[in-house]
Amino acid sequence: MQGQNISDIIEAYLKQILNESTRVEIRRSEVAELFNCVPSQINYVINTRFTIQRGYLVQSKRGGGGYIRIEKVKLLDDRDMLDTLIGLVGHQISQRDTLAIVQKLYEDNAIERRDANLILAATSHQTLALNDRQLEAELRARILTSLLNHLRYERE
Amino acid sequence: MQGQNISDIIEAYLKQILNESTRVEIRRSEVAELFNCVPSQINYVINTRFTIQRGYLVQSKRGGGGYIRIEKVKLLDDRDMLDTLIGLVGHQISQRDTLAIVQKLYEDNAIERRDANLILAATSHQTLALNDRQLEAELRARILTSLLNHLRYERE
DNA sequence: TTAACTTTGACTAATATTGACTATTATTAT
DNA sequence: ATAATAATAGTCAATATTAGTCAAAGTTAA
Repeated sequence: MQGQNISDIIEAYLKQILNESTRVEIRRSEVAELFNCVPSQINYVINTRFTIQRGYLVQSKRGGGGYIRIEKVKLLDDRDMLDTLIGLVGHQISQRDTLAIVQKLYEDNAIERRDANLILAATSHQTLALNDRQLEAELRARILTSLLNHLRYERE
Repeated sequence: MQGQNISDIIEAYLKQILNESTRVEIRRSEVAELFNCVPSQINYVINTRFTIQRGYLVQSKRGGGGYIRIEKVKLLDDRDMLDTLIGLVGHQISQRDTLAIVQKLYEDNAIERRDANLILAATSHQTLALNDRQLEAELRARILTSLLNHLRYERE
């Protein structure tokens, strides 16, 4: 809220635009120049202030005509539960525990049967097929966390 | 979506024509002149935006009266659509091609928006977060293949 | 004083643009 | 017919134009 540092100022600038339209599209270097900072500071602001937990979706493209686009999305009611579950997942998780979490989501009507099956298919031992047990559990955790994060908000 | 670079503009131009007829036939040099770019840029646009993964067939002929013809095809009409796609995936696939395939599935009503987003989340570079580029592409292929196979019996 | 947060910049990655050179097909001249 | 020439499109690598990552250094607040 305060305008004490550049990151806060840039954050306020972007949010002010987002007050009027649901999305803002910028050229990173232009905004950096506008606020007299290095381009990577824009990434810092986005990574710390425009996260999915706060209801922002960010997309970007490099190369000529590149951009960074920030979109405000509507968060769903289940997000506290999702936070809890993401905490449970941690940085690694077994297939067995994954099944438990997915079943819980299904029972709570957070996802449909179809989604549940997709998630289980994507995270199964057979699919991941890594030799390294540890790596597999970590990867499963990342995939599951990412999927849970996507359940947070509603698409138009 | 973007109108920032020439490639996007040319893409939009061609797709607008394809909205009205199922195929478009151009003379490369004419389109290049129309958009004030070098002829090989047309090839770049076609190679990056009108791939088979996205549901486009491209044919061309050189010499006098030469042309480039782009045709929009429906994968759903293909009896073995899933097999075709799985073949395209192969044993490794980039995030870019994954996006193309998933978008095509969505366009052709093979999957819903929600499923599309889940699949993309599960296979993104950020989610997989492996150091090994090769391993990442292989893993992405396995996950995508697994999901595609899932559509097979999830379907009816 | 220390832990968290911010700022910076060197290096990396992705995407787009350009043009020289090559390949193919059609047309014309012999 | 055949060879030369013209009229196309294709390939590829160099360069340009963006954004991303990461860790070191600086700043602030508890």
